[in-house]
Amino acid sequence: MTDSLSQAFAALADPTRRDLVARLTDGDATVSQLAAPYQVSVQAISKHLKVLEQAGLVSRAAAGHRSPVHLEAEVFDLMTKWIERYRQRAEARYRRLDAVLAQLDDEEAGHRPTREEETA
Amino acid sequence: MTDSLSQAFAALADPTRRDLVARLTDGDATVSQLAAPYQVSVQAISKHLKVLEQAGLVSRAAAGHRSPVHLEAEVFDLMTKWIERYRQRAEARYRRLDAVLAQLDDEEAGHRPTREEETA
DNA sequence: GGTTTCGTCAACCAATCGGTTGAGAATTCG
DNA sequence: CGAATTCTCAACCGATTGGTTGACGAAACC
Repeated sequence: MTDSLSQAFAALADPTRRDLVARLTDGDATVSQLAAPYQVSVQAISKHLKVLEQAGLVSRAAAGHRSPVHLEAEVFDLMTKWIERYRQRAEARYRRLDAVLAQLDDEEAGHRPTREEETA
Repeated sequence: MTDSLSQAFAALADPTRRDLVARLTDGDATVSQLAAPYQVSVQAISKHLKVLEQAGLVSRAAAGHRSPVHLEAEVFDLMTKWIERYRQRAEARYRRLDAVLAQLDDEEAGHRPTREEETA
């Protein structure tokens, strides 16, 4: 499970981490700021941020203390592309299926073997 | 982790399951057909399909034997929308930041306090 | 009808996950 | 400098995950 896409999807599979991402769209924030609203310990949030960081969804300005957590857009694009790619392939298949069914209708109805336009 | 989005992301966090989804864009298939290319047992693939099904990414025509597994597009849309929503919010923030920086430049340069148009 | 093939359920196992507490390093503040 | 705050590392715990093997019910085929 070391590949980038698996890490990204796994990172967003947790509601707390998705909420962190959502809040980071309002602007960068420190760990303690991010941890404040939740009931869990700061260490737990620190762990969540580590997961997000390792997935490339988030970055830190400096390594040190109190340096704000920053949202990174690139990996989101990667996920969107994966999803859209296969969603579109699925839709394309349905369109082909529709075309085939329409053709069958045509042939059954009028027995017209000469179809000129086929938008494959 | 019962919410729909968590289940969907978790389902796609596994490379084998993503591969199953990818192959299903070529058309419906039975469990044994899907299981054939992998080294793992048929039971393992059956488990993977159960995960995908529970996440709503996949459906079965009939409950019974040999009924083909079918790709479901709806939940993909859900994921895309979530990702795109926050990606766009992040981008909007950068645009606002750019605007603020531009405004600061303006004010420093020309000291024009009357701004009429603010596309909040 | 009998056999074979297909798919799932059950029990088990090692590894990972999300959480805890405790300790410690480093930065900021008085 | 000394003290308080911020953040992370380490060890531990219960639950979940991805895999296995074995058994079994239900279609499909002869």
